[in-house]
Amino acid sequence: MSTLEPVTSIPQATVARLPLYLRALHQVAEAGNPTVSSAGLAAAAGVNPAKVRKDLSYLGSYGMRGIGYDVATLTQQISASLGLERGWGVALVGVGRLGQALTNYAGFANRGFAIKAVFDSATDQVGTKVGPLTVQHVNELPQVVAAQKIAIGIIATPAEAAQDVCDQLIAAGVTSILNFAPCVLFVPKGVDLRKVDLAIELQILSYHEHHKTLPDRGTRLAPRRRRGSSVPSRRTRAISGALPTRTTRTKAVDE
Amino acid sequence: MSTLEPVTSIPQATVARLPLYLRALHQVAEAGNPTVSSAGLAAAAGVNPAKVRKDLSYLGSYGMRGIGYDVATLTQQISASLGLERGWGVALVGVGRLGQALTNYAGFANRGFAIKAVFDSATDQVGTKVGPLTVQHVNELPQVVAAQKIAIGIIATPAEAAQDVCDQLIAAGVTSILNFAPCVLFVPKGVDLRKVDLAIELQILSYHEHHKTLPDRGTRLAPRRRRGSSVPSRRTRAISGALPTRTTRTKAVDE
DNA sequence: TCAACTTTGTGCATCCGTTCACAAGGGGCT
DNA sequence: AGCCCCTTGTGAACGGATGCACAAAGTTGA
Ligand SMILES: NC(=O)c1ccc[n+]([C@@H]2O[C@H](COP(=O)([O-])OP(=O)(O)OC[C@H]3O[C@@H](n4cnc5c(N)ncnc54)[C@H](O)[C@@H]3O)[C@@H](O)[C@H]2O)c1
Ligand SMILES: NC(=O)c1ccc[n+]([C@@H]2O[C@H](COP(=O)([O-])OP(=O)(O)OC[C@H]3O[C@@H](n4cnc5c(N)ncnc54)[C@H](O)[C@@H]3O)[C@@H](O)[C@H]2O)c1
Repeated sequence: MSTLEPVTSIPQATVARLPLYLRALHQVAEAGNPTVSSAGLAAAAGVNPAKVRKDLSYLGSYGMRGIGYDVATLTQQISASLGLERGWGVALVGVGRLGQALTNYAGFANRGFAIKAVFDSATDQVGTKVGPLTVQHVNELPQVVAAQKIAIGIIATPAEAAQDVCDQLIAAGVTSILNFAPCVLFVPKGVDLRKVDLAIELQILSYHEHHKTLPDRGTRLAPRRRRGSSVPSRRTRAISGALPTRTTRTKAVDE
Repeated sequence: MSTLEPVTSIPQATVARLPLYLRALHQVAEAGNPTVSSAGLAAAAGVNPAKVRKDLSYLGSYGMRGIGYDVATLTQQISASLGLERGWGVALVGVGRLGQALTNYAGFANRGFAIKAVFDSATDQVGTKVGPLTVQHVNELPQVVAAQKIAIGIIATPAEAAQDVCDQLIAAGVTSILNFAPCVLFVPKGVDLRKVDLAIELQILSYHEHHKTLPDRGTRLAPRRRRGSSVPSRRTRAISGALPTRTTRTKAVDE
């Protein structure tokens, strides 16, 4: 109730980790623990304990010294901060192989994202059902999206159509877009755009793979020893951040 | 001669952008331009021109002052740096909806990634065909992956199975993994791990969406003033496709 | 009540990435 | 040849993110 949280703009890197903590919290809750320490959360989320504490401090959430964080409270606070307490309607454009997989994916609804409408331009797609939804022609997009006040759009069309679809979504009132097409999109200010580009991910892996096999001439890479406080062991948890394009760490240590 | 490029460890952020430049270069080449300036590449890749130059300077690739970069040469250099000149074999585990979409995706083969084997544990999946490939039982994974010297693995199983599958892939010799399961994976040193988590992407969008509707107290969203040299910037992140040099036909939504 | 112990919250040093700004290099036109 | 103008390559300033170390705060148990 009006906890009056300090909405003082949370750092991007922190925002990208909050969903991670949320997932870790669910694991902890399922394990039956009522509270969890920053070290515990860190282990479950694969990050540094200090980072967890600093991140959580931005939320203004108070842990209990000597105890840790109350799982239920923290879950609720992070959810509130991410805006997950209300549900979000989502429109998906491009019901190809990927679009169908996404539409059927339960992991979205779990977190309050409901795909409300799916569109395609192929006439043989229009009218077919994907899960509970009927594919609508992309011409309907403006009306449907505007009428349902859908704020989030997913683009799963070929790259050539992506900018056009993007513009249409925005014109219809969408202000956040997740793009799967391998192309650069331009959006006006006020619209958030994130992209998922699998080919790029593989190419980044290729880079590291390539340089593993090389004699590594010249590369110096000091054997940076880091003391893993309470984090798992020989295994480096590599999270790839989310933001811009974070990455795993290099051979030496983890991020 | 031999180019003798300074392999002095390219920054992570740069590595993540190289595939972007590569894509931009293909667009430029298709447009028929033999050379491109950093500003031109920047526009096509949706980044800052200075960043492009600095990134490329790590490759030791030499542009021509007054002219720009030779498209063919630069393409070749970036490809070499990313290790894309040779092909990479890929093994995919979990032939569900997402796994099938990925297996059929042409965008991978385009860049030299060939899915060589796909595995599943469901007996009714095993033996079925996905594109040209026959789904094999995950029990076969160790032999097949080792025999074919597959270095890259893709995990598209449910989260519960992911760590187990991950361990098996690594035991079989895989040293780079792309994980789609929504969970944290631990890998030993020397193995690179990247993850793609769509639910997290949506939650990040949710955060921004949520805070758009808020009064935005205190939030600084600074009106970052910046003089655009010759880039069509003034758009958030963007990019896209575009033709070679400016003149994009994208509706110019300036700030 | 008090001491020992646990864990948070954060100041601080450091590192990495971004961007500006500018000197130096090079091409082409006259 | 010489001048002009374009573009690269990079030094340097800056800002954000990371992780350590430690004081403060609270718990537990006697
Ligand atoms: N399939 C994958 O695993 C995968 C992986 C990475 C990236 N991608 C990218 O995701 C996008 C979709 O991939 P896919 O494999 O599903 O392709 P697909 O060809 O199977 O599906 C694309 C769908 O978009 C529809 N479409 C085309 N133009 C449209 C328009 N203007 N408006 C509305 N719908 C339109 C088509 O009718 C088709 O149904 C592509 O950009 C692809 O590069 C796919
Ligand atoms: N479908 C999507 O759009 C989507 C989006 C984001 C994330 N994901 C994630 O990707 C993963 C796959 O999603 P999906 O929708 O394809 O699920 P799915 O249930 O359709 O497919 C999972 C497949 O993995 C197989 N499998 C299970 N255990 C296995 C094991 N131990 N070894 C080998 N194979 C095994 C199953 O038999 C099944 O075929 C999930 O972790 C999901 O959370 C999917």
